[in-house]
Order: sequence, then structure tokens, then C-alpha cells
Amino acid sequence: MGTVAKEYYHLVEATACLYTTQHGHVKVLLVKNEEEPYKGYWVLPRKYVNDSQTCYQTIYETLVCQFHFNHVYLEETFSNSNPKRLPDESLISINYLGFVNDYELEKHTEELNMEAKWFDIQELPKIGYDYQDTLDMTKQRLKEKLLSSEILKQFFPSDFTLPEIQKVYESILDKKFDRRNFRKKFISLGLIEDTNDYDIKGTGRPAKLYRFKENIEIKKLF
Amino acid sequence: MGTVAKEYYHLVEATACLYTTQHGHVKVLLVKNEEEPYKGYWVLPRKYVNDSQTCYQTIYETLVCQFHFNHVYLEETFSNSNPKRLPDESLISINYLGFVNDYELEKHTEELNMEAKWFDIQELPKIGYDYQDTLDMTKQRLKEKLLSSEILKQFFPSDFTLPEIQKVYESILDKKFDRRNFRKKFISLGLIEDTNDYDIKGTGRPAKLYRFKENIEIKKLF
DNA sequence: GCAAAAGTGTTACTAGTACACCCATGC
DNA sequence: GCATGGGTGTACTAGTAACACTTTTGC
Repeated sequence: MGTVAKEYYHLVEATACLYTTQHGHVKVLLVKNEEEPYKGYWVLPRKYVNDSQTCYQTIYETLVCQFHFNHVYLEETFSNSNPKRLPDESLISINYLGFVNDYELEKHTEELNMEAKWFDIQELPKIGYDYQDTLDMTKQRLKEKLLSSEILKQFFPSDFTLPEIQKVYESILDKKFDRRNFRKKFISLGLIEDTNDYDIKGTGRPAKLYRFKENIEIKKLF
Repeated sequence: MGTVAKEYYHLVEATACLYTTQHGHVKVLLVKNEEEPYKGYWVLPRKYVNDSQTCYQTIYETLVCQFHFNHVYLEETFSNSNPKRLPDESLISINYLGFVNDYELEKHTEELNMEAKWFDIQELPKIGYDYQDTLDMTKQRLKEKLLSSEILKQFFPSDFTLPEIQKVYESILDKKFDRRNFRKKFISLGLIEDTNDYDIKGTGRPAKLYRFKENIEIKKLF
């Protein structure tokens, strides 16, 4: 490719909007920023990409090594290459949308020299740099993703109740469903099976626990 | 952000899989590669990104200035950051999926010092570098895009016939539709209007010409 | 026994599918 | 007048939407 002028070289980082669910609430992982500018603000987990790894490998390793998640599902969303997003130099971000099931962060964050926390997507703290835009756009993408069964298994904990999964859909798609019709539809899709266990944690009548079947077909859900 | 080692800086290019339709056939724009390696092979239109433009601006200007399209609809798809894709150095591609309506290239390509051509997506030539992967993945994305009305207006020429649009859907979604049901569905969506003109080019009975309405709602089509 | 949350079944309506015949043009 | 491709209507089926009462638990 020959020699290319310096202005064509860019610093590149991989970022992730990593989601999980807790009792029907959708949460996203944020990290406290300890450097100026935006010191004390919350930002996305991120890492600079070096010339021997893909962006995917970079963010995957960052999430697995720093936070010790067993398995992280990740897919690329979009880049941010606005040259004016930082005062001093250009930085291109490649963003990923991700899910994890095991959301117990507490045991790991102590070992780290960083603060990291799950935030309910309805109650986000003050976000540093331009990552609020990334969060907004990725949430939109998450919405589209949930319309198909493609990523369901990655997103939902192995055992879940139908009211729980309904709450997730309602919060992300921003609409209410009739409980009976939601059940009927979800069950008739043939993607889930009864575990014969019950969720005893809630107040009121215990809900049945379901799990997704081994290999689920890709279907439109809504 | 402080000083960062050289291995974190990358050459970045923007590429496009730019589509158009001609009489129900879907075509993609390719450019003949004049440099080694892969000299004589066909590649995607592309340009290195400098530090004063976004990737979007880079590819948009490339397409508009080189090929004189009036309007190009573009949306980002995914990146390719495999460090081993080129023998000598790392190159990150940010790819875009695009549509144009005015497919008359011939009048412009003479002015250019390059060969550029529309290829039917069923009959692609030998593709250089790893752009065949990009084409394959972008075609998949195009398929998903056509399931919603979001990009219909960008994709289809202002006046079109229903058999024409049906052929496009059949070729991209890889399935056949019943003519009567396709009409019924498409018309009942309320997105198109009759122009009261007829397409006289074909053999057989002339087909009615339709156009998309001014502001169309985003709907699921299939 | 009362509040809280989950489970269940029926009916009406809407959208999708399957299918056969007639119509306008070019040669 | 015949081959080519385009336009139209009807009956059936499946999916979606609306709706009220009963069940299980904790306090």
C-alpha cells in the first residue's frame, strides 16, 4: 500500500454497551472515569486497539479479563469517527453491543483499581465524553435485536419467569402487553420449556421458571 | 489522553457496498483495482480516512465526487480490523451499505482514470483482497433492511412497478411470492400511490407505475 | 382474610395464504 | 391469434387482541 501521510493514522478504541437483566430490569455496565476531562463521570468499558488484535478480540478480552465474566456475547454496532469529539486528537471508537448473564460484579471489582457498576437503563448517571450518544443508539439497536429470537438465549438468564421476560420487553420496546396474550405467544413459539421449578423470591404467587431450549430457531417475535 | 505507543495507531479506510436496481435486478458498484496485489481484480469503492473527517463524510464525498450521484443513502454496517488481512501493515475498514437511484455511470466513468461498473449481485466478478466477505455480509444486512420499510424509498426508483419490486424482494430474500398476495400486501401497507402511468417497456400487458408517498411510516413488511 | 402477583380460556377480529381466471400489449 | 406478462377477487386459516376470574403466597 506504500507510504501514507501521518494524518491518515488514527487512534482506535473498542467500547461496549454491555447489558444484563436482574428481575426484569435491564442494566448496563459502566466504569468510573478517573482522568480529566470528565473525571468522576461514568463511561463505557473500553480499550485501545493495538496492531495485533481485532477490535472484537480487544473488547472481549477486556471484559473477560477485567470483570471475569464466564461468557460474553458481543456484536458490533457502529463506529464514532467524529474528529472533534476530543479536544486534542482524533479517536475512532468501534462500539459493541453485549450481553452477560452472570451479573455478580461485586466479588471482582474489589480486586480491580476501578469502580464498575450495573446501572438500570432508566436511571443512568452523568456520562462522560460522548458516550451518552453511544448508549442511546445502542439501546435502539438492542430494541431491534429483541424483535427476533436471535439473541434471546444470550440475553436471558438460563432460568427466567414469563412476567420477568415480559417486563424486559415492556421496558425496552416501551409498550405494555396483555399478560395472557404475552404468555400464549411466547409459549406457542416453542422456544422455551418448563423447568418444573418456581421462583419463590417475589411477593404473591410464585411464578413458574422456564428455560430456553438447546437450539432455538431464529424467528420474528414482534 | 496522554501519549500512546505507535502500535495503537491504525490506517483506516471507508468502503461502500453501493446498490441500485435496474428492472428488478439488484446491482452493486465495483471498481477495478489497478495496483498489486490483486491487480485487475474488482474491489469496493474506498478511501483512506484522514483526521479531519468522519468515515461517513469520507465515503460520501468519494461516491458523490467520483461518480456524480445526486443523492446517496449510506448507513454503516461493520468494521474489518483483522490485523492479518494485508501482508505488510494493519488496515481497518469501516464499511457502509448504500443505495442510489440514478445508475447511469457511463457518462462519468470516462472522465475518471478508473474503471467502475454495476454488477448483478448474482454474477459477481473475481473480487480482490477480502472484500468478497464484506460483500457477502453486506448482502445479508441488505436482506434484513428490506424487511422494514425504513429504506425502501432510498432503494427504489421514484417510479416502479409492483412486479419489479417483487422481483427485487424475491432475489434478495431468496423466495417466491404469490403475485396477487404480494400486490395486496404492498398496496394495503399504504406506502405507495398510483401514478396513473404505465410501464410500456416490457412485453405483455403494461404494468402500472407506482411511487412512494412523501413521508412513509416505518413498518415491518415481512 | 387481605393484598400482591401469577396463572388460565373464550371470543372477535385482522392479517396472511392459497388459488384460477381475465386483460392489454407485441409480434 | 397466440404468447407474454399484468391485473383482480374469494374462501380459508392462522395469528393477534380484547377481556375477567381464580390461584398461590406472605403478612
